[in-house]
Amino acid sequence: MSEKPPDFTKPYSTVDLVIFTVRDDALSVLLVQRANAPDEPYPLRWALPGGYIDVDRDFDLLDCAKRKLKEKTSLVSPYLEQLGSFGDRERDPRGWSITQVYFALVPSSEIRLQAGANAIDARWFEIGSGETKVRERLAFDHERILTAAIERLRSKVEYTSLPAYLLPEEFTLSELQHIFEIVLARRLDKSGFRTRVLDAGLITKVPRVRRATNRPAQLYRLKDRSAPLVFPRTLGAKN
Amino acid sequence: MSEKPPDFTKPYSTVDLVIFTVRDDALSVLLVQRANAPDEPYPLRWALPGGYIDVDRDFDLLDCAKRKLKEKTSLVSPYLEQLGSFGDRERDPRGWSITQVYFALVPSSEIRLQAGANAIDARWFEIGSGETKVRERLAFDHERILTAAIERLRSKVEYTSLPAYLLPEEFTLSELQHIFEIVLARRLDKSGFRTRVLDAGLITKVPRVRRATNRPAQLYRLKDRSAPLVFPRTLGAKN
DNA sequence: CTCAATAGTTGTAGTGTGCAACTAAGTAAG
DNA sequence: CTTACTTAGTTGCACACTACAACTATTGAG
Repeated sequence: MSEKPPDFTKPYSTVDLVIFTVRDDALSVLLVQRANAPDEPYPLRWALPGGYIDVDRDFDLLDCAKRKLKEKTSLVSPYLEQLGSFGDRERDPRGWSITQVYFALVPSSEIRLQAGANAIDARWFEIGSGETKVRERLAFDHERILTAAIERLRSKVEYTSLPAYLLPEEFTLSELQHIFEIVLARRLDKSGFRTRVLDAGLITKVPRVRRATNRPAQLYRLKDRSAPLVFPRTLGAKN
Repeated sequence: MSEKPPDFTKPYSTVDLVIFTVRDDALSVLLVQRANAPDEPYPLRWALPGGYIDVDRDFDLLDCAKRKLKEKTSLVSPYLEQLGSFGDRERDPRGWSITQVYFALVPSSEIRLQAGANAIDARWFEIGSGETKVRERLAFDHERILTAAIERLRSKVEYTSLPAYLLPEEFTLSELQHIFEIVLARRLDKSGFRTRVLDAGLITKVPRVRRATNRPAQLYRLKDRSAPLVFPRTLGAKN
């Protein structure tokens, strides 16, 4: 590991979050507006929520990410996974810095936004169905990070049941399929979707139905809300 | 991003490498033995090669990883991808530290090992076909990191042509299949493997054959030695 | 009672895979 | 020169899975 003494110049380390949800049938990401302080870089620009690691409070990186997620959304245990780290000399004008990026999936129904310490506002931004396309110019290298996160989300959705975390705990198969279609930005075949999802054994029936002005729909929930949720093969094509 | 001033206590940041190769039909990983210095943690223990980020020399994380790879193996451009970061309060006795881990695939034929600054020896260790099973107790949390790297490698091999990077630039389909079988620790079907690999269009013929004491074999090479190399679906089962 | 709407199932053609046998092309030995 | 051996590469078939489309089921509204 070491080849220089530990008192060698250290880069700054932050943890940032890409928090996804689906609102009004659109995949959206949470951004915060940076403060207008004189010594803060990128004042008033929109950025991914995040901040410095608190070596006293945070035991590890995931801890730190959880803390920041809770600060922003008051949510405790949705899906949270490491996306990767981005570090170079220029991304922060204050010097060599590294950000550890985590990405989270939250159900839109259960969140109340809170702006953080250095942020003056927090808002959901829709992601253009085709590409990245948050219309704002983001602070730091967050544009690039967001693009990577979207790419990762889309590719994982092909072979996992991740989008279930974007729904409340109980959901119908139609709702699940709808969320998949939103994230993937393409239609899926109904019968294929159902057999695939059910055969994978990731969800189970709950003894309840969702009633509307038509045939009631069976409700399901994730079997294990903390498992990786991989199913074999990929998803099918358009309907 | 920020919520504490930039002069807030920073964690140590290092970059470590998991360098894989295949030697004598066994997947192997490069480890270095730590120096026996009084102020160095884990003296004489085996560890993943790596070290501190040099904020003056390294422009970004990948740069830093490339530099360290070159120092250890004198190789310049094989496969190098980010595995993830591991950071907590206890992994290094000197304090809160984060390591950015990259993993590399190199052809065993083209390497000459070099021990680094803080290492007194560098050696290849075979990975037990089933599990992790490098018999040594590794320094820091490197055991855990290595396990994660092996898992990532195996899972990516199911749907990418990554193992091609473990071979020299030109190879036969039989050699490629053999390398796949070593990494996956299971047999593959010949005809299925061939159609899959060729249909994916990731490799092209070179107008040469490999001659031995039997039927000569067509040589191939990767079409784009820097591309991600994903092919659809997963690999088949045993032969 | 009928209609509209969504839930959920069934049927079929085509494609991909697993498995195994087969052919091809060279070397080496007698 | 011929035969045997070895590895390269192909072919064929049964089976499973998928895409696509049509069908049935169950409710509320009017």
